[in-house]
Amino acid sequence: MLLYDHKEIEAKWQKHWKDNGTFHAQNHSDKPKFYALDMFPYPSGAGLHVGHPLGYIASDIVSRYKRHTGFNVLHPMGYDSFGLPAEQYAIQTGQHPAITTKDNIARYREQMDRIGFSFDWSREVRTSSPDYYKYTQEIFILLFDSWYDNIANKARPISELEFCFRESGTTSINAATTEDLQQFNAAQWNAFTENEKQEILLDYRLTFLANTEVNWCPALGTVLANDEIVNGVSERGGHPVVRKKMRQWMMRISAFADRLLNDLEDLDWSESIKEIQRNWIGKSIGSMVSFKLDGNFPLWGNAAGNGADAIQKDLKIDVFTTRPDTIYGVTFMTLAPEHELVDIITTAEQKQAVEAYKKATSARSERERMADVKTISGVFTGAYATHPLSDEKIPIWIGDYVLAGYGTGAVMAVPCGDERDHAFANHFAEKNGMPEIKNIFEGIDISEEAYAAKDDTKLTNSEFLNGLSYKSGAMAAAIEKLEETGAGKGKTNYRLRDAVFSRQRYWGEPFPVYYKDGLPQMIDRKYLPLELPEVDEYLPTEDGAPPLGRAKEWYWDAVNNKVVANPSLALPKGKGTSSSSEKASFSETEEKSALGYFTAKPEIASTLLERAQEMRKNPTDAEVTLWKELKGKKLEYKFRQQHPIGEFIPDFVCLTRKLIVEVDGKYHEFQIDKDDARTHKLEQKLGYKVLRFTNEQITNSLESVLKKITEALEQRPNFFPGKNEVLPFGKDLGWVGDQNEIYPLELNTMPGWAGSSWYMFRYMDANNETEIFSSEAQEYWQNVDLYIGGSEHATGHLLYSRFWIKLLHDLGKITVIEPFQKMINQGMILGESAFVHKVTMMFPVTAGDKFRNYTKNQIKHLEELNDRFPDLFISSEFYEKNFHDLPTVVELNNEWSFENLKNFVDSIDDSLIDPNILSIGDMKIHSDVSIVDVHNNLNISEFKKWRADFADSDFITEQDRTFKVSREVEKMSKSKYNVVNPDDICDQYGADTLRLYEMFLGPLEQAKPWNTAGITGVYGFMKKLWKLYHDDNGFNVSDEKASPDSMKTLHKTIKKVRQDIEDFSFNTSVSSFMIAVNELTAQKCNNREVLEPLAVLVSPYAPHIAEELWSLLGHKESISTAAFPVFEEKHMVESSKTYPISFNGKMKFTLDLPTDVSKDELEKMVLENDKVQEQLEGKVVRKTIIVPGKIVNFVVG
RNA sequence: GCUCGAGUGGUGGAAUUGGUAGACACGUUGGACUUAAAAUCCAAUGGGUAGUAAUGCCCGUACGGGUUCAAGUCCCGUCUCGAGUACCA
Repeated sequence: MLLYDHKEIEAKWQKHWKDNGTFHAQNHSDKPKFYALDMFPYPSGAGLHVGHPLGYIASDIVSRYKRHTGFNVLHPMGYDSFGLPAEQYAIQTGQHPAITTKDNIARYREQMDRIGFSFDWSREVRTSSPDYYKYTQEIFILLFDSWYDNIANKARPISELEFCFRESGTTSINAATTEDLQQFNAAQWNAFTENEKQEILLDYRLTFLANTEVNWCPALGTVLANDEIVNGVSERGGHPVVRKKMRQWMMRISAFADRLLNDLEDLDWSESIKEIQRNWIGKSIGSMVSFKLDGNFPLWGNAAGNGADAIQKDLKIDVFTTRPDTIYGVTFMTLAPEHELVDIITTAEQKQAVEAYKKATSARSERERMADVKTISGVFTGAYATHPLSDEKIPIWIGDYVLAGYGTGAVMAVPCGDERDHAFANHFAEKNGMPEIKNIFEGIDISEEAYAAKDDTKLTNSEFLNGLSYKSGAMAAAIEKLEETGAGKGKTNYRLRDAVFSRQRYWGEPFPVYYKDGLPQMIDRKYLPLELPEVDEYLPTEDGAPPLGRAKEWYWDAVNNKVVANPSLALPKGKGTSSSSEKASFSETEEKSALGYFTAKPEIASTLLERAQEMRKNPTDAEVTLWKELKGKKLEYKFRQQHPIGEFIPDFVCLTRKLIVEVDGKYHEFQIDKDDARTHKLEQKLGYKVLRFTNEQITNSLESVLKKITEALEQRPNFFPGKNEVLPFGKDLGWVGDQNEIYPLELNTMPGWAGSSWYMFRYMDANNETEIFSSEAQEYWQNVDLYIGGSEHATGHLLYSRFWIKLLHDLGKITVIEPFQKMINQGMILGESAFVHKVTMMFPVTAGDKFRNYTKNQIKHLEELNDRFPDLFISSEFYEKNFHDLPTVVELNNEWSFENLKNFVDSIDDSLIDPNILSIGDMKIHSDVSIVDVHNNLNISEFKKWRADFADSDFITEQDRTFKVSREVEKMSKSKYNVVNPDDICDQYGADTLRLYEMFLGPLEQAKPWNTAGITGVYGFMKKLWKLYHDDNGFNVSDEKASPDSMKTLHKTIKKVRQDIEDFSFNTSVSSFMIAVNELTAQKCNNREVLEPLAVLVSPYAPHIAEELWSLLGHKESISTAAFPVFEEKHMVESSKTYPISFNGKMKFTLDLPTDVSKDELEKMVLENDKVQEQLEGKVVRKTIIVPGKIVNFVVG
């Protein structure tokens, strides 16, 4: 082969590597290990653009280099293949996400294969594969079966907690929990029922169910994590996000906050990522302080009206402060408007103002509150608290600068030491309830601003703290005193919140969870994976349940341990499970053969009946109203009042349609949790539909209530055809519950970060079918030595995976405490968008009031003209140069004869509009970069083909008939038509050139624009490299000894490239290759002594050409494990060095001077030089600086 | 606002950690080859200025100061851009 043919060479070696498994890593080896990993790609439908492989190329270079230097290298790749885009696509097209995902992965793989990565594909993983998510589910169970022991500072199995409870109750336990939980002793614990015990344990588990305020995105129909929201809208799609209370699985990451913070220290990560994580964790050290409230308060607050005789005594407000040393500076207190005590403590006089303020705050959206941090607002509640140390009366305010979600939602305001408190105090100075600011800093003027510095400033007016300062222990002294008096205690707060783990989505891991009596139960790990069921649509159900609610079979048979159909929709045939998923359609005979079915749970049936009769006697007004409309088949269906179902007594029920109607009284809001659990059970387990209405709805809009009931009745199937009457305890209505052991499965799925939080450990033993990975494999590979990826995962993936790995470590599954020892964050490759300039029409308007100067008819005509303005494009350079003073459409028409334009000008009704006021402007339109050449010339005919709507447009070109586009650097994306596909580059220039050029663009960590034009330089280098080994007759390498110059070039390059790879400075390596090849070409070097090591040197960067040259050099083995050349100093030794000779620091000329002489001799030689004498003529040498090997400098006067 | 990072030719970017600023490449200009284009090769290319020329001088690493024999590099201040964060008590 005479010429360099990248196509043939690259295809040949890619096949060779694949056929020989060249890059399969060994789990047993004497070699030292090296684990290089790229961040998990999500296989999107758009395929890879040239920006994606950047990091993969870098990690591949390091991996190949490490193999050359004797390491056993693990360099795997796989796919984070669960996720929203495939699901959104499924919703739109009905295409199953598994199919889309499979196709996308195939495309990714094809693209990656062309670039020649040394991935070990035998270890590929996909998060959406049941073989993989089986273990994600297993880890979820591990989290469920663990609690966090604050004393041992580690996660421990929940069984150990149960043991502690049995032995000594809560007395010796300090566990990470959401809030202060109920305390009990061993006897009490042992007396609890099994369900009660489980409910208690649920509060301790590392994954737990909680009713929390979540970020609900209605457009996506799901909950989002904090890091999935950017500026108040969803990261994907930019949809609005609202706060909503939902029952969700949570992950107790907060328990690990301190370790996640401390362990950052030893990680070799960029300072900026560490800083982002530190801020996100947000540790603050301080103390809790309780302020007692002055007076007694009615039980439900003044607002409730009745029940006035019930009072609460000894109320207190807890605050968190980082400056307990400023406790004597407390001037007032501020509560978040949402604080639970606000209604209770507000005095009658202030009630109106407080209500109004609360209303105003809640009306403001999160975004508004975020955007507007300058406005100070708040209201005095009229109430006072007592200072815990000085017993002074402290007025209590509410203000929205206090966040309900952080700390306790209340602050002790110290205006002299906190800027926000200071601003608040001044804003309301001299108003009712705002005392004068207390100053506790000696010698500090706080009239203008607060003094927030934590320094040696002494405290004053602070009793026992007088004379102390922040630095000299005031903080510790204050906490000690607070603890002594019981008014507070030292505490550390974190900004990091527990992570919401439930997603109301289809395309994610199913939870291995079913619900029994409303309590979550884990499926035994030996029955995993719990596979994702098929659904008819990827949307929520009509009732708003997640898509899994549509699955025909999504119940857990706890006897046979398998997924089965909804029992309430199936005909139960005696004891045991139902296999039919048909909807119920009883025949007379079948009905009779059904055994022992009840509407109420048999064991408590009689008790329930008694209670029900009792309740029927005391209905509420709303119940009476509704019953009037339901009784006696007024809606065509028989309803029963207070009829026991299962273990509950619903207000109304239609048994044949299994429809329950509940009226929510005023207590509903205090027991939402319980009511929700009850609804859940009735619907999921017993197959009823529950409708809930409030008292107000029934009294105020009975019509619509009845309409909803009627609609629901009609939608429900008839569960008992031919029967309108069902006895409470007859044998004719099915009681399917515990006897069958069939329970509803969790309908939510796991979030995207579940599978990606532990994948780096699966690669160590990816094909293990019996366990997550073998401990031998993990002990050998330890953790990731080099992790390369973008920095956008700083608060998501990179934090969550650290959390999960710490958990697995605590439970003894993993020997390391961190997943990624070193990380490099590659910068984004940006696209160079191309814009064509389109001529637009402009007319003079006054600012702000667009059409004020025109009549109605004129405006109409203008708008019409604007719509009709012909499509006319103008070359950007021409526009820049000649259109500074924007011409009018008339002038334009005079200069250019375009028919469309002429017709347009002729059509202007000059009785309405003077054509001479219409000037032109320009508008930029994205053009596809593939139809623009390197000189920014647009291919006009291609453009017309691409944009058929502009097929008849006219183009104003440059004088040389070219049409220029303008360029702008933007993010590379499909919508900006600036995507460059690596396949095209591989076709034209080859993978080796692509790899080298991506590295050559600049430092890995820096963002930089892609410019395809520049690639010719690298391609030229490849051809020159090839030529070194060839002459006109083909391959020609000589075995003769190389010249010292060539040896010097080689060793200079060896030294540089070795150092560069260690420093991840790949761009400079490529430069030094170019320099080496340029020099060797000039030296006409073709010696094996130089060219053989050179091939190995370039092999990590350009592996295909290196393999080809290596085999041409006569080697049979792949170059991939050839020893990397070693730098030898002896080739660098020189007899002379070119010294810069400078005067007063300014370099004037250079001199070649010997290197083996002393400093004094050097000075002598320099001074003897004519040029030096010339410069020194008539001047006094004040000082001579000679640094051997570096520089000579004369200080002259 | 706060925190972190960065400002070097027309462009991407080098500069051994205080020692010849602009390596390497793109682009541009001129030339060779060619009927022509492409490809390839050669030369010039920070700005200004003097000279027919060889060559020389001045200014130059965002801006203003400083330390030093010597500063893109270290220190102080200012500006601009990028990233993170958003009242965290």
